[in-house]
Amino acid sequence: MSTCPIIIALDWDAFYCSVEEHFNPELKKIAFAVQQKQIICTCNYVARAQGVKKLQLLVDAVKQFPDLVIVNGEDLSRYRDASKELWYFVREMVWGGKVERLGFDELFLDVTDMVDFNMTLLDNAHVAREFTRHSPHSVLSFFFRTSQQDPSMGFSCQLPSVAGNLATGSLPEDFTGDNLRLVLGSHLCHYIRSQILEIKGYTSSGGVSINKTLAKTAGATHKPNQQTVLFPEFAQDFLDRFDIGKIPWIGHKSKSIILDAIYKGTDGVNHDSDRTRDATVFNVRHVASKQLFTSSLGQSSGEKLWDLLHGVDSTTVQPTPDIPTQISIEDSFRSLTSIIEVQTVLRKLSNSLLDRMYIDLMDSNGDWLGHPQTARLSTRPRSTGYYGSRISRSDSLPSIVFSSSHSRDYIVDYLVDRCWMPLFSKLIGDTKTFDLVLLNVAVVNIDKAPAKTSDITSFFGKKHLVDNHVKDARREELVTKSGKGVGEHADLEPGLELPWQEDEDLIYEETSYRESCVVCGQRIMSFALEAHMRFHELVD
DNA sequence: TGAATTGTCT
DNA sequence: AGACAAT
Repeated sequence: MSTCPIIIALDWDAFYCSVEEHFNPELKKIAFAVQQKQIICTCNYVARAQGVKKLQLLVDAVKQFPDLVIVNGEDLSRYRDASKELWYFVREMVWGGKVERLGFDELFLDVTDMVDFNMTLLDNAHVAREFTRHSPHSVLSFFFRTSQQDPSMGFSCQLPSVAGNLATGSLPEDFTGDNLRLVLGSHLCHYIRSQILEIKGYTSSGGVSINKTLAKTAGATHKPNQQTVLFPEFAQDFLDRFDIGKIPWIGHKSKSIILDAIYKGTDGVNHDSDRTRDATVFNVRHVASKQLFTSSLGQSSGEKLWDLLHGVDSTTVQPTPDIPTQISIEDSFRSLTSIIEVQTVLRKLSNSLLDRMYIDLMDSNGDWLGHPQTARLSTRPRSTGYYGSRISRSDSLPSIVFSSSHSRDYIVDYLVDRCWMPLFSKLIGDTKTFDLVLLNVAVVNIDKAPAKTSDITSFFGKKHLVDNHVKDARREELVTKSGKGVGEHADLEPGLELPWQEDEDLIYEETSYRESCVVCGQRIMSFALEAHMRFHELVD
């Protein structure tokens, strides 16, 4: 009996545009594009039908398409919220919550358990082995169960018919074993996509196969609002037609290294022009070797990419955790040369970063779900190095960001002066002269806060830590006054609550910093109110 | 070309 | 820790 995974890859169609259409349905009928700085990063399918391309310069696009409507998409919060909402929705449908998010618009679902549970139902009906292409009339109406507990939950489908498109257009000879499991997977994929459309109003494209790469590659072949199944026996044929750069995880860098390794002679000189380099998977597989891959890309990457070209991908679906592993905010500009400008930008970025931390790392009670340990500052110098090159420096994150007893402005000033600016000095070095096009601030190494418990015994068990907590908070202020460097303070103990504290300041804050939510009446820390209201908008 | 996140490699 | 590569 086979145990290979059944993987579904989902991809929201023209995601940023779909979100914009969700909030402004008028847009559905017209050609429009989403702008970020001087480019349009994506456009809806109406616009694509007219020839508008993704990642076009804005000026070029409006010159060529004067009627194209432009929507600004530099604020990602609505896209982030929608992405999260769709992810949560899908996760509810997948047993074990085995859903991995890739960027804002892609999901990988491991539906192996769901498929195999339904396979046992099929076996019990003594029909599984009856399905062959040569007995097309033995069609079975099957109820696919989507819940182990409730037998009435699920959907009907016809077996062994396949839902959606066939990669390569090929239908297997027999529908037993893994092929039948994929057929079930195709119906599940169709069901999930229809639920997303019905309940959430978003169209998606899906791919179904036996690993993440094959599922994703298959799903990319029929868009929008379609799905594609790839049976393993056709995987190599399917992949062979692609340019290697179209295979997921092979970007332009890896592609260039591979082609260089193939087409450069022993003298190290490239004898072929770019145009004559055959970059199809088929050609590369036959001209190169695993040896050539590992020697040019390194042992690990070489092996991995070589396997990919042969449809082999053993990476598993890693369920995306509820709290992010990092939060970063950035802004870009033509040129940034003075310290005062840098400080202004950093103040703005710090405010946005704190907003994000309250939204993503705090629950509706104002309790922290996770504690970042590290602050990282990144920049991109202008016209030095190659495109996209960034440099960064990091240091421990001042725990004052978790404090509810300081004003927002105080925390921001503290961050800029004692965290970002020292890191900035570290970044630019001794030269003291700089010209930047980008600043990025991030909090990383986010530790999950221990689950909150009302158990009184845990209070006594942790009281000694609480004392340190308070001491550290005081030391924080001393450090501020004495002008000692950052990184010397001890971090706060994560996740500890102080509802019992007798400290007068803290009692004062407890009562003065909470406001009643107009929706649910809960007492919310004032600075968490914004996040709390977003929560209501999302859930209600 | 954009804003942001994640993972790998050294 | 930081650069680099991927989406």
